[in-house]
Amino acid sequence: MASREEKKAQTRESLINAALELVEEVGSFANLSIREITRKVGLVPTSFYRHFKDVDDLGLNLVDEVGISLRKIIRNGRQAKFTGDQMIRQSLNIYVDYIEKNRELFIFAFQTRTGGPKAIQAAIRSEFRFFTLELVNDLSSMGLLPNKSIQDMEMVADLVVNTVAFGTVDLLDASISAQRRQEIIKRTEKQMRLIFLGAAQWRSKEMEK
Amino acid sequence: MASREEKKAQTRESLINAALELVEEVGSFANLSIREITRKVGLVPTSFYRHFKDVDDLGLNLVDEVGISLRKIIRNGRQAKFTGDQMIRQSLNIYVDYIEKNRELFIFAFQTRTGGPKAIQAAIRSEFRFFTLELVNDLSSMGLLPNKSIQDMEMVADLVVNTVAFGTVDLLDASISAQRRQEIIKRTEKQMRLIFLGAAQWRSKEMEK
DNA sequence: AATATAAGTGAACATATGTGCACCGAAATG
DNA sequence: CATTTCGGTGCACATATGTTCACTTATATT
Repeated sequence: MASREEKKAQTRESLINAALELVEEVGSFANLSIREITRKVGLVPTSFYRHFKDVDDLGLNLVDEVGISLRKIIRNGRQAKFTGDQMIRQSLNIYVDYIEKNRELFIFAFQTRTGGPKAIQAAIRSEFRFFTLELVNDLSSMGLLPNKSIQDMEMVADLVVNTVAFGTVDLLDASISAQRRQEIIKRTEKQMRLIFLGAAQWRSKEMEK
Repeated sequence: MASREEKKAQTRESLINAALELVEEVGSFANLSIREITRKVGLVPTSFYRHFKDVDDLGLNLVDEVGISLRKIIRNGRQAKFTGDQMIRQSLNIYVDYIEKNRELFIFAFQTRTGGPKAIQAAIRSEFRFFTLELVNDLSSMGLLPNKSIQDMEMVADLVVNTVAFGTVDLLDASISAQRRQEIIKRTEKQMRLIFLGAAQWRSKEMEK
C-alpha cells in the first residue's frame, strides 16, 4: 500500500495539477486562490498549508517543473542526432510533441512570463534565459553559426526561442483545429528556416553598424 | 468651467489610468477589483458603474486604446519616408519612443495577450493581427518583400511583429538601466536586420518543401 | 504494544469583494 | 425659475477569501 510520504507526494501532485487546470480554465495564474485549488482536489483549505506556504510558493514549484521540462527538451534534441537539412523540422517536432503532452504547464509558463507575481515572472524568465544559452551551445557545436561572436550567437538563439515561443502560444490554444495546428507548425518552421538563412549571411552585414 | 460631460469623461480617464497603474504595480490585469480602482481615484466603489459595466468592460476599452495606439504607430511610420538603409533603425526608433510614452498601456497589452480574461485576450490578439496585416501592406509597398506569396509575406510580417513585441516586453521592465535599454534596442535592430536578410534570400529556399 | 508524528479536518475570525438601493446636489433643460 | 437629469455617495448585504487553532486518526517510530 501507499506509505505516508507517497500519499503526501500524491496529494501534492493533485494540488499542482488542480492549479494548472485552473490556470487554463481561468486564463491566469494571478488570481488563483487557495480555496479554489483545494476545492478542486476535494480537500479542505487548510490542508494546502501542509504542502505549500502560499499560492506563490506553489507557483515557484511550477516554475521548477518548467525548468525540468525545458532541460528534457534540450536533452532529447541532443541525443537525436539530426541530419542537416531536416534538423529544423525534426527539432521542432520533438518540441511540439513535448509541449502538447504538457499543455497546461506551458500555458502557465508563457502566461506567467509576462503576467502575474513578479517573483514568478523573474523565475520563469531566468529559466528561458538558461534555455537560450543552452541553445547557443548546441547551435555552435552543430556548426550552425560559424564565425560569429558570442553576442551574435545569443542574438540568434534569442530570436529562435522567441519565435518558437510565440508559435507555441497559438498552438496551445485549446480551440484550434488540427488543420490550423499544422499551419502554425508549418509557419514556425518557415520562420526558423528564414532565420537561419539570415544568420548564414550575417557576418558581412554585421560590420556596417 | 467644466461641463458635466467633460467632468464625466475626466473621471472616466482617471479610472482607466488608475487601472493601468495597478496593472503595472500588481503585474496583472486579471485580478483588478472595482474597489481597488476606485480607491486609487478617490471615488466610492459604486461610482464605477456610472462608467463601466464591470472590470472586463473597462478592459475592452483599454484594448480599444491599444488598437488606436497601434494605428498611430503605423501612420507615423508611413508618413516618415525612410531611406532604405536606415529604415529599420528609424522605424524602430519611432516605435520605441511611442511605446515608452505609453508604457502602462503596452504593459497591459503584452500581458493580456497571453493572460487574463479570454474575451480580452481575443480582442488584443485581433488588434495585433490587424497590425501584422498592415505591416504586410507596408512592407510590400516599400518593395521590401519582392516576389513573395501572400502567405510568405504574412509569415515574415508575423516574425517581425513578434520579434519586436518580445523586445518590448524586456524594454518595458521598469527596473532596467539606460544601458540595458540600449542593448535591447540594438539587439532587436539586429534581429530585424537578420530577418530581412533571410527574407531577401527566401524565394529560392521556399521551393524545397 | 505504547507512543509520537503529521496529513487532513472543521469551526471560527477578520477582511475583501461585487452589487443593489435610496439618496444628494449640481449641472442641464424647459 | 422650476424641473429633470445624472455623477457621485453611503449603507447594506451576501459571498469569497487567507489564516489561526485545536482536533482526529492513520501511519511511523520506539
